[in-house]
Amino acid sequence: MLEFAEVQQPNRKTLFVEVILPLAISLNYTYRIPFDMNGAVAVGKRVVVQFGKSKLYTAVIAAVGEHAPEKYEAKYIIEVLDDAPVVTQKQLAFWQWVAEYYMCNAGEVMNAALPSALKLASETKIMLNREHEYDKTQLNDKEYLITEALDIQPELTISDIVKLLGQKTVMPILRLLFEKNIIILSEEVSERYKPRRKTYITLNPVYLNPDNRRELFEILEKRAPKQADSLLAYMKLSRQQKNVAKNELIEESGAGEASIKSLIEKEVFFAEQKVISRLGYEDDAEESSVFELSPAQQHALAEVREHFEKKEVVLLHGVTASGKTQLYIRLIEEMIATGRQVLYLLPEIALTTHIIERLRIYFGGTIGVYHSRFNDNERVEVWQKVLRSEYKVVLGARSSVFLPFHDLGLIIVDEEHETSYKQYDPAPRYNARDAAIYLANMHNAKVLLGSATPSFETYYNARSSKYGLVELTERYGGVQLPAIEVVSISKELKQKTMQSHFSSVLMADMALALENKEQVILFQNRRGYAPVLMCRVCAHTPKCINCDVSLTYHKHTTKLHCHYCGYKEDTPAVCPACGSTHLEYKGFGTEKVEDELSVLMPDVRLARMDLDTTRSRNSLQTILNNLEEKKIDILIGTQMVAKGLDFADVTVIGIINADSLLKYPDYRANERSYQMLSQVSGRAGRRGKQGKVVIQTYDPSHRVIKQVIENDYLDLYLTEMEERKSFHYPPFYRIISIDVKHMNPEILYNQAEYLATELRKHFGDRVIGPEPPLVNRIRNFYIKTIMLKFEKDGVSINKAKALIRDTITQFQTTKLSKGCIIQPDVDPY
DNA sequence: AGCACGCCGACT
DNA sequence: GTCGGCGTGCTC
Repeated sequence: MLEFAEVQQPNRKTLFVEVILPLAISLNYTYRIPFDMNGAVAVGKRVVVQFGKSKLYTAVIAAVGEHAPEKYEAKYIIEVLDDAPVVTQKQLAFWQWVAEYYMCNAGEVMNAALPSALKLASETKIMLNREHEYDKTQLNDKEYLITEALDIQPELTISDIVKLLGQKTVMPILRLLFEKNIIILSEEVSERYKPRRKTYITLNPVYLNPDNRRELFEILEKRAPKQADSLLAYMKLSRQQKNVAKNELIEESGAGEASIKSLIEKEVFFAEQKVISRLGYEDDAEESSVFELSPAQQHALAEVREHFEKKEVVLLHGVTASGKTQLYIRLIEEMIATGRQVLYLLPEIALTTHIIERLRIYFGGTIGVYHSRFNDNERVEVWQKVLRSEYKVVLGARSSVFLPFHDLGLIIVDEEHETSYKQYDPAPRYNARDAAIYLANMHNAKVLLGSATPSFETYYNARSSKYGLVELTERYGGVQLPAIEVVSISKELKQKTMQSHFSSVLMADMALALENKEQVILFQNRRGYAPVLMCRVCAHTPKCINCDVSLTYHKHTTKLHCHYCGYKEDTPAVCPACGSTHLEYKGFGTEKVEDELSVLMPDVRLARMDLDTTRSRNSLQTILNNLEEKKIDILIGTQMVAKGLDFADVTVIGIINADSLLKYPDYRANERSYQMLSQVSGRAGRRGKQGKVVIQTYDPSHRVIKQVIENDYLDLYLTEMEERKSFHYPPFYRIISIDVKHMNPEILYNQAEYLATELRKHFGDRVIGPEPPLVNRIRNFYIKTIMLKFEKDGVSINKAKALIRDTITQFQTTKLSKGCIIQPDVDPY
């Protein structure tokens, strides 16, 4: 395959392109170029191609060449969508790396990378053939139903028909109708991204002359007073602002659209359509960075710079509220001064207006924001601005590693330990932090990882000098670390001082905070009301019909919910197994905490922040605004409250039950618990006042809790590393886990065992399992997990992956493996 | 991911 | 017998 540059001249050569389709298929496909499009093709442009019998897809050109494929006749491409490539060569190379490293297909990476408005698949549209008369009495019931529906609604999709007929196989019926010329089937892809346009009004320069204008005004005032009003309104607006939009003018004049139209016809006004951005904030930076770095920050900044001389990656290990963001701002300023781009990664949940506003103050219109709460059109606009280098800085969540940067100089990964950097479903199962390090390498850029509680992988790399390490141990502005008090739940239960789930200590601290007009955050790592409903007579618990989990009772819907597949059912009044009415709620979630607290403290303004209350587009922001404006006294939340919340008046943090964290059956449980507890604690008393953290637990002497109290990350790290080493876990070993799924548990058992045996032929006792995961059935698929552990420096991980891939491919050719889904997960979380 | 083709159970 | 579900293979 040749590069585009070598075949650029329009000519009569027959060209072929290799394209990436946005599908989970392993190959790229080759299409032929019609002669008249020879000049238009280039690597990185999107094309429309037919794939399969009828579907049209947007594909991306990965290579251009002259050799016809030998084994088949290539189809022609249908259309070239772009004037200039929307995907850069560097990005294509990056996609390739992600696909190989995370053992998935290029198409899956493409799906994660491109905003969906840039990758359209066609949908089959069913319409009546108006040219053709037909006899309704000749149709059978189903055909009649379809034509009737099309009389009411001129266009239907396949899934509409499926619903209409209540059956899955509809194509034979549709094909018959098509053959009888009664319906038309059409496949269309239309560009979904539409730039937003706005009409602006300018004054004919003739009337910039005051005499001419006065003359015009006098005429208008007599003959068309409304038009005179419009002219006056224009004069007023144009003094206040650079551009006058038509709709603003209509509003200002109160004269209606007609008068403006007349003035345009008289050539007093000129109308001009301009493409405007949906993103807002075109202003320049309001002020340069006026803040002063503390001596500790200055020292850390100097150290970061020094490490960057020799190291590609630096870890900034800074305690919560040590002012890491200010360091980032300085580094970003320096980098964009050299003309290079900066990517600033944050976990989705931390991308609040708070941090966005703060950075906009310094970087104005040169900073772009990219996250999942943006709609498609907005995402395309960010994509294009990055492509055209209009954005120098991008602040974004995990998927922003896929933006079309030209020249990255620096990537900042804040809260680098966050598990949300890892995507799990759908593939690619990539970790944005690790992918960012590779991306930086491609651009010759530096990476700064920031965290108060670094992941052990990162800390290990830093301590072994692979990464630079900078420690920032002082809280900015001399804010003290919070006082942590551990409360034994069992002791308070014995003393009968617990009020439902709240210890006397927590109740007292909350009361004190509220008295001082301060705020409280309560952390409970479980949503819903009660995770288990159990019959007291026969111990029956309602389970999900699709998954192997008990259903959680949600009070606001009064239904039982499955947190894995979304299934809901009515809460039974009597036990479905034995008919007893003695049903008991076991365990508790955020809803119940809220409920109980509203009884104990009836006058306090409560709010809840969990997946259920933040699902819609603006709800998270609303909760945060209310907290900021002190419309909330106590916020109850899941993990979410641990991340990136920064409010001055929150002085008390309550961890309702630390045991659910500590008892989690995973080798990382201690690391996770420490991170979670210390991140949540960090939310207390950030400005001016020492905060208080109350940790409620049945196990107050737990080692991790001690380490959290003493703020001794290093001690945690060193003790845990001993275990990691002896039990062959990261960072000493790399893990690749393989999920095997099947609807039938017996087949799954046999096939997973067989695959493991095949893998053992290559990797011996590096293969562990298959073992059932914590939840061994999700959405009706039974699951087994095979784990492979590779010593860090022993084997070539690339060779191992190639072997695994071959083994899986081999496995999938066997008859018995049919119906098995195989999902590799590289560096799983 | 679709869609076609072919096998097989259930219902006229 | 036939209709429709479901498994399986292929798509440049």
